[in-house]
Amino acid sequence: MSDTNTRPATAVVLFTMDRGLKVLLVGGSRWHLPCGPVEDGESLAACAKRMVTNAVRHSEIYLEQLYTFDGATLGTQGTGIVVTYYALAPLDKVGIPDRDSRWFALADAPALPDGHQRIVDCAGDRLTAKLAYTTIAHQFLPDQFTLAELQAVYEAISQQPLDKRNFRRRLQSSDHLVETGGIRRDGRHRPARLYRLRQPDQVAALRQGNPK
Amino acid sequence: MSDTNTRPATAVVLFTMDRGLKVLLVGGSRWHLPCGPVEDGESLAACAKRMVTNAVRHSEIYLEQLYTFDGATLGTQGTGIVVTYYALAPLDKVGIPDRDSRWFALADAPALPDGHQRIVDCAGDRLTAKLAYTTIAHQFLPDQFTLAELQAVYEAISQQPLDKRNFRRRLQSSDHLVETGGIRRDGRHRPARLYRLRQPDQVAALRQGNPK
DNA sequence: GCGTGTTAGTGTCACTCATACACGAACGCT
DNA sequence: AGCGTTCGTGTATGAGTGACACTAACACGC
Repeated sequence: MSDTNTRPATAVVLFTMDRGLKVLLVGGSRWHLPCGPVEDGESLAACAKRMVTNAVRHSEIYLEQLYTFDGATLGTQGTGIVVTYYALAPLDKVGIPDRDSRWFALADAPALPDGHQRIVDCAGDRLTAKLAYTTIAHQFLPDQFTLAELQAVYEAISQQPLDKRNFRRRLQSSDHLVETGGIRRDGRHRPARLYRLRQPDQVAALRQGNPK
Repeated sequence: MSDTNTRPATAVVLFTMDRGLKVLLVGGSRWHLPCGPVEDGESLAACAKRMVTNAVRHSEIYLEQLYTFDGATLGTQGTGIVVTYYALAPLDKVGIPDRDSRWFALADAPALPDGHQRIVDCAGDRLTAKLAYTTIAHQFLPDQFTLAELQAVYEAISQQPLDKRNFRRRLQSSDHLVETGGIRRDGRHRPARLYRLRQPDQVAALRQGNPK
C-alpha cells in the first residue's frame, strides 16, 4: 500500500577533485549515497548537510539542491520522496572520509541501489552544465590557486582538454579573477602566479562601473 | 512544534501567453497559486498535474519540476515541504479558467501569501533562462505557428524587443523548425508561412547526418 | 656557474557569430 | 487602382572563438 505520509529523505552527491572528479559513497552492506530521513524541526538543507558531515569531517561545503524524486521518478516501488542535493568540496577539506566511506571515480563506481545511479548521473549533468556559466569550479579549489589548477578542474569536469592560452584569456577577461600578487614555487620550474575569486557583489559593482 | 511528518504538497505556477505572459492564480478568500497536498499513492508529478486540472480544463500541458521548499527556504513558519512545478500552455487550451481562477500579468498580480511570490519569481527566472537554450517557447503556441507569433513569445518572456531578421535567421538555422508549406491569411496583408517544431529525436538524427 | 629539464606565461591570425539596419512582396479592402 | 498593413529578405561591420609555438623563470645536478 502506498503511503505518502512517510518522512521525506535527503540524499547527497558529494564531489571532490582528486586526480579527477570523485564521488563519495558510503558502505556497510552495499555502497550507496549518503542519505537519510529529515528529522523533526530540521530543514531540508540542514538534513543534507548532516548527511555530508556524517561521512566526512567538514561542514563548510557548497551545497545545492538538485531535484526531488518520488517512487515514480526513481524507478523504485518505495513510497516517500527524496530531495537530492549535490555538494562540492576541495580535497584538503574532505580528504579523509570516515571508515566506511570512500571516494570513487565516476567511471569505476560500484553498482548502486535503485535510483541512486540516476541521482549521480543527474548531479554530474548539472555540474557540467553549471561549469559553463558559473564559478562553480572554484568550489574544488582553496582560496588561492593557480590558473593551471583551475584549468585542471575544468578539464576534469568537462572531460576534454582545453587550450591553455584560450582558457587563460577567457577567465582573465571575465571579471571573476583577481591576481593576489603571490606566487607559488612548486618544483624546479618557473613559479605560478596566484589568483583568488572576486566576490560576486564586487563583480557586480565592477560591472556597474564599466557598463560597457 | 515542528513536525516534518506532514504530507508534502505541490504548488504549480501555470503560465500562458495572452497579450503578454500571464500566471494563473486561484481565488477564494485570497489569491494564491494552485497547490495542495499529495494524496496516498499519488506521484508528485500527478499531484501537480491535478492542481492544474482543478483550475483549468486541460491536462495535456508541459509540466516541469522547479524547486522544493521547506519552511526555512519559503520564509514561513509552516512545517512540511512544498515541491513546486511550473507549467506552460497555449491560451487556446486553457483560455477559460474555472470561476475562481484568473490570469494575471506578472506586473500586476495581487499580493500573494508567504512564499508564493518567491515561487512565482523563481519560475519566471527559470522560464527566462530556458528560453535561450531550449524550445520551451513553443509550449505557448499551437502545433503550427508563424515566425511572428514565435517572436512575440520570445519578446514577451525576455521582455525586450528582438530584431526580426536576426531572430528569423537564428531560428531557421537551428534545425528545430520545419516549414509546413501552409500559410495563414490574417488580414489585408501578405500571408505568413506556417512552421512546426521538429521532434527532438528527428533533430538528433538530422545532426548525426550532418555532424559538421 | 652552467647546462638541462620542467612548468608558467604570452600574441596573432583566421574564421565564425552577433548586431544593426531598409525595402520590396503579397494580400484585403475601399 | 490605390492604400494600408504585415511578411519576408541581405549585407556590412565588429566581437568573440579556436588553433597554434615560443620564451621566461626556476631547481637541480654537475
